Amino acid sequence: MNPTHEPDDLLTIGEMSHRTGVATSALRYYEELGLVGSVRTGGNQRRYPRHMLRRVSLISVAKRLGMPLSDVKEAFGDVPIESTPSHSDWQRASRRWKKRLEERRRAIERLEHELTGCIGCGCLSLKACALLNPDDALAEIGPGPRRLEDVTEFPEGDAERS
Amino acid sequence: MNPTHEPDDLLTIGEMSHRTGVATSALRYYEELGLVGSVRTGGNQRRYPRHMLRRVSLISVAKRLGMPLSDVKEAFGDVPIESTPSHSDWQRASRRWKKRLEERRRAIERLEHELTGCIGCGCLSLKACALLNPDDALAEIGPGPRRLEDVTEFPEGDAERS
DNA sequence: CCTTGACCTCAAGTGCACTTGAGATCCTAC
DNA sequence: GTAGGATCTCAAGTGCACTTGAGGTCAAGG
Repeated sequence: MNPTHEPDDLLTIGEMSHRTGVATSALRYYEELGLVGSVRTGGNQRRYPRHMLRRVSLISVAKRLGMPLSDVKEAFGDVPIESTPSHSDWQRASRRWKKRLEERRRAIERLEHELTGCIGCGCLSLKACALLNPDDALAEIGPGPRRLEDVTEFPEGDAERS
Repeated sequence: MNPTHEPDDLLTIGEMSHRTGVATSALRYYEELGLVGSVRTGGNQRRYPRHMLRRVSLISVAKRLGMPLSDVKEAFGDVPIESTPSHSDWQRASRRWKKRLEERRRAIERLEHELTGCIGCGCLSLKACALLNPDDALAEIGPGPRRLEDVTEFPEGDAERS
């Protein structure tokens, strides 16, 4: 639509860094881990295909949300790193990502709810509040507490019907 | 209501560890950072007041959500570490926590939405998709990209009306 | 051609969040 | 009163996710 700048489809590492806000050293590190890919010029410099921008953006968001890079890599799954991903490549990956995001969102919502509940009911100064003293409430169920945790984990059993 | 076990109100570090799922070494580390507090027995062993359970649980959830411990500490703000927090202590802290959680949740929702959009519109194989190639869409606005990021940050200006 | 800034590799260093180990003390139960 | 497990301190080590530095190459402008 606006072919004023024709950036011949490949980005230098510096351009990638500017556009994604990720340092060049980090981009090289991601490549070492197999999280992103690049082609090389005759003089051995990296050139990134345009679709890597999305990949890098996803990586940096995921990181901020607390996902370790190993999980990020796994979440990309079979999205190819060199060739431009196909529709179904992205579709599969998106499902995986959304699953992870949803889990995380629900963990947050749960915590938000618990905090609200405690404010709302005015019970905060009382010893009896189950939210303040989760162990008391859970003690009756048995010696397996963990209340606010357990819920934020990424389940390993992905069970993505292949 | 059920005074069968009367655990005289103070927990050992081992009990804390079991109930929260946080290792004893981590609990000592948190104490060193000033994130949790304890009293000592005559023999110099830690004893935790009951309300520390909540604090530790919050810490471990926050960590899983990607909050650095420095932010966690700041989020507790003026909730006292030694005395049992008052209603208004918790109320202030809860507001701060909820603010942070909400920001994070919105970042996730945004990302979820973008992923859905891309699946939904079937544009994934097209070069023109603004979500796939955010820089293209943003190029017209000026050279200040960053699209998916920028949104997950905890803003420093807390502006909690004291 | 030459300069200059972007880029390269590789090794080492950094900061966070812990864990591990050594050597000693505590405390509960027999 | 003593054995054994839980706890203590302090120092050093670990893993992740990078960053920094040294020493050198590449590529676009003058």
